[in-house]
Amino acid sequence: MAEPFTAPKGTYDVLPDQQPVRRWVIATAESVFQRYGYRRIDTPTFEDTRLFHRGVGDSTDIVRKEMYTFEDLGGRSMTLRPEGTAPVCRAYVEHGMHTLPQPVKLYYHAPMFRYEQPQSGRYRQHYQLGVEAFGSQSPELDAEVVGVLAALYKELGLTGIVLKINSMGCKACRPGYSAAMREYLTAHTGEICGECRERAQLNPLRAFDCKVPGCKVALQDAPRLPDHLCPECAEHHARVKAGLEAQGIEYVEDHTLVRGMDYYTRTTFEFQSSLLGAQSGIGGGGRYDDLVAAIGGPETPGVGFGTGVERILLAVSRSATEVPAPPAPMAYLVSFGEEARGAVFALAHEMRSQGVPVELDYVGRSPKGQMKQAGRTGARYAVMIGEAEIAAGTVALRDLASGEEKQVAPGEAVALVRAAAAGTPAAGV
RNA sequence: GUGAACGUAGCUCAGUUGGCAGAGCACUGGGUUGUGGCCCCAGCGGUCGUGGGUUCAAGUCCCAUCGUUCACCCCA
Repeated sequence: MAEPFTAPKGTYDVLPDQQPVRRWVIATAESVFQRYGYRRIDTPTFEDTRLFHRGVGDSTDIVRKEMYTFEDLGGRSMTLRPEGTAPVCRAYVEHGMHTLPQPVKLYYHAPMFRYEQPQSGRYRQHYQLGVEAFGSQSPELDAEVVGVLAALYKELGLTGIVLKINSMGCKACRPGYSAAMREYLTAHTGEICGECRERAQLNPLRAFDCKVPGCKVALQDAPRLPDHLCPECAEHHARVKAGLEAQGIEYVEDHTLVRGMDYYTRTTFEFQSSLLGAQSGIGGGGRYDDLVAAIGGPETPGVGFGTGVERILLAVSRSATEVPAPPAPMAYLVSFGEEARGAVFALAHEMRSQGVPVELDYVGRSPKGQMKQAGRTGARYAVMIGEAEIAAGTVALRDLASGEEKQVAPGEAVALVRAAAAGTPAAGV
């Protein structure tokens, strides 16, 4: 028994009815990004696997157990992009963008792939909108990047959003902190879970992510990152906060905010929404001053964020946001009787050639059925042709809202419908 | 990878202590030989996720499996 095919686990189809909201979210994002001076970049859906090992980091969950990795027919190991930053960095280096005036500000909208167990707001193929700004260490740029994302959420009408920020330090001060954490975790090894014992060796900062109650208690007196920042990082962090305040952006400092990628330095941040359920993170990012060099490029600082389209959509659907209506044809062309079908088909071609969206019947519906379909499509007019119209050389033009109907010459009907179409703001975001 | 709940028509769901598979919506036609929305009538549509088992008899009970959902891990 052949079972019907279904979309692969953790993936989904975006059906026509779902397109308008989605298009609206993406269009809004692009408009905001461009207003802040970011320009779009598209990178391949898959990359050399080594890019992610080096860029994202071997100790991350993403690299250790979530990548869609395959060997191509040439024996190369390729990986479906699990995140957006490393590929954009690769493109920055590959195309010599360090020779351009800095900073170079880029944005993207692309699918990401992670082999995870799906749940609310989490998919194996999900879409992210993101920005990356290269070539400046200025804390104002950190503040701007956060500001871009805040502006996007605001423009989408999202409510119940909180911003958390932290500083991860830099290669001067973080190693000292990591060592202190490792020492602390080792000293408390009896109180923490097995996974945290493993983290103590691999990436001690991640212990802060642990949800086990015992670990939370054990970590209460753990060394705090903010106390270990070098003077430069502390100064940077203070200026980032000042930059947020200058934009009127509220935030809470969270010294336990450790994000999943190894590349972060100094600023990290995450927006969380109360509308989302367990996966409350809606977008986040931070600074990555060592990443470009780590993948073989020139020493280049960077800062950026990624935000999940599905999670935005979920939040939008649960908030009171007004979403634009889907497009409707201007006119539905109805044929009464077989001999009128040819005339209707020709008229449809004529109207479409003139830029007017029209629809007609293709399945031999009854006159009543065609009218019913006309109403269903949301068309403004029905243009009807039958024996009488063919004989008189006219068409019947019916306003479907008012029910008003008149006989006019075909050319006049085209002109009237066309004028109505021109008067309507371009439907279909 | 782990845990729990749930899989019946395109969609949302009902289906009693095991006893002939149902409703609403949607779709098509008719009521109006050429006129939509409301109404009425009819029709179309399901090997009950899949595979085993128990039973005279399984949508219903048992086992397995796949899928979905939610949660853990982690992330967007």
